[in-house]
Amino acid sequence: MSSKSAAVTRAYHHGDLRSALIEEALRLLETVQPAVLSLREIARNVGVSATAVYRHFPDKDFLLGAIAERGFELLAKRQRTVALRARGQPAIAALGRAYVRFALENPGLYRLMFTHRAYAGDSLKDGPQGSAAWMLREQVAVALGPAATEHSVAVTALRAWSLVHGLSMLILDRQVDRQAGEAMINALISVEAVGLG
Amino acid sequence: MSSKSAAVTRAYHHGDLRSALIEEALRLLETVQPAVLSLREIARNVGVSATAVYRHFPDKDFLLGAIAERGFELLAKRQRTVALRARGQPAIAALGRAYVRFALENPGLYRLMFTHRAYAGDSLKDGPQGSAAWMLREQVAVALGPAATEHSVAVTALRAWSLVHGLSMLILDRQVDRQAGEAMINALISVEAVGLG
DNA sequence: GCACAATGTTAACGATGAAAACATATCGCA
DNA sequence: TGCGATATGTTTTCATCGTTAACATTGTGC
Repeated sequence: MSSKSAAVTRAYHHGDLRSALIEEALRLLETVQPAVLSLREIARNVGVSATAVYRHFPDKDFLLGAIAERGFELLAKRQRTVALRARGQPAIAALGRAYVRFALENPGLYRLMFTHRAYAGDSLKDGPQGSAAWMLREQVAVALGPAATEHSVAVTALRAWSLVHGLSMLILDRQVDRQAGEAMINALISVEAVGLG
Repeated sequence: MSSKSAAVTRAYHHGDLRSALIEEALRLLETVQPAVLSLREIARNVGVSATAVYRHFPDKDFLLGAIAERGFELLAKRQRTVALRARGQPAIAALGRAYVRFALENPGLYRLMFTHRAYAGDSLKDGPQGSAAWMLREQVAVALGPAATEHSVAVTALRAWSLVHGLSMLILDRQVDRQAGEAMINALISVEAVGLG
């Protein structure tokens, strides 16, 4: 019918199936663990045949990779709003709290993010500007001051990330009681513990 | 044939299928991730029909749970030999190094252990005597001395566990370069960082 | 206006976890 | 010693899954 030229990436039949699949997967991950996330169900819910997925992703792993990437974008967005309100030491604590909160609020997605990394490389070193890892490293550098060596920045950033990632995973995996874990987060990421004492 | 009374848990047809399944699964996990560990393949390798598994486990999840339990036993055994050679502060550092080493040497098993916990409860609080979590807590208590509050012991133990678990997972998930991560472990779990400064 | 590339569909395959019905080996007990 | 109950294992079957192949349709560019 009428010639809708529409957006740049205006797709043919569906509109934008690729994005729709990712969005539906995110929705499913709110109530379901990645282990039982099925390609067929995602397609079904979007109203498309299962094999249509293969026009946009080589296989299921690539779809999961794209979902993970979207997850890291959402996390980075959250962290960005936090980092805008503080710098250095206080920012690191705030980032840590927000990080754990994100993980606990998005259990399925968070787990998927780390089992299906999109791109290769050491996130703390090669993470693109604006990523969560990049922001953490930046705030650590600020907190340690200009005299800090690159190595000490790397160590401190990795320590902070390990701390919050480990705590998040232990809670999600129910090795640690959720309430107890959440109650201790401030003490866990204390200034001295992260290495800024 | 001859009446072998044999061991206490002498099984009927196979000998001890339950253990055999778990052992074979551990073997498979040396080369394969839990996500693609199939009940049928385990049974096949043991030389038994797939449905025989259901005489020993209600479903696949219970089999995986038993494997995870075995993993925690192996980890505890390793930690025990470490804890025998030191006490308090030095023991904690040694336990941390051994912990990460175990995770990196048994990637499939380690991941499985945390996605298929066998029993419920907070490991640091309710972990049975002799478990890895229990030993960590004990050494933290020694290091902090008799004046330490229960809360400070809990916080310090959780911090230490989060640190090594987070580091292990980040390396296994290739968010952090393995060599870089391993090189920093001593600095990561420094006395001050764990909260013993 | 038409060839062609992009996008989607239906049908089929092999593998998986699980249930049901059936077979047999071992043990407890008379 | 013999026998019935029970524990253990097998075969068959089913729905679901990821994936491939062959075919259909839609929109784009010359």
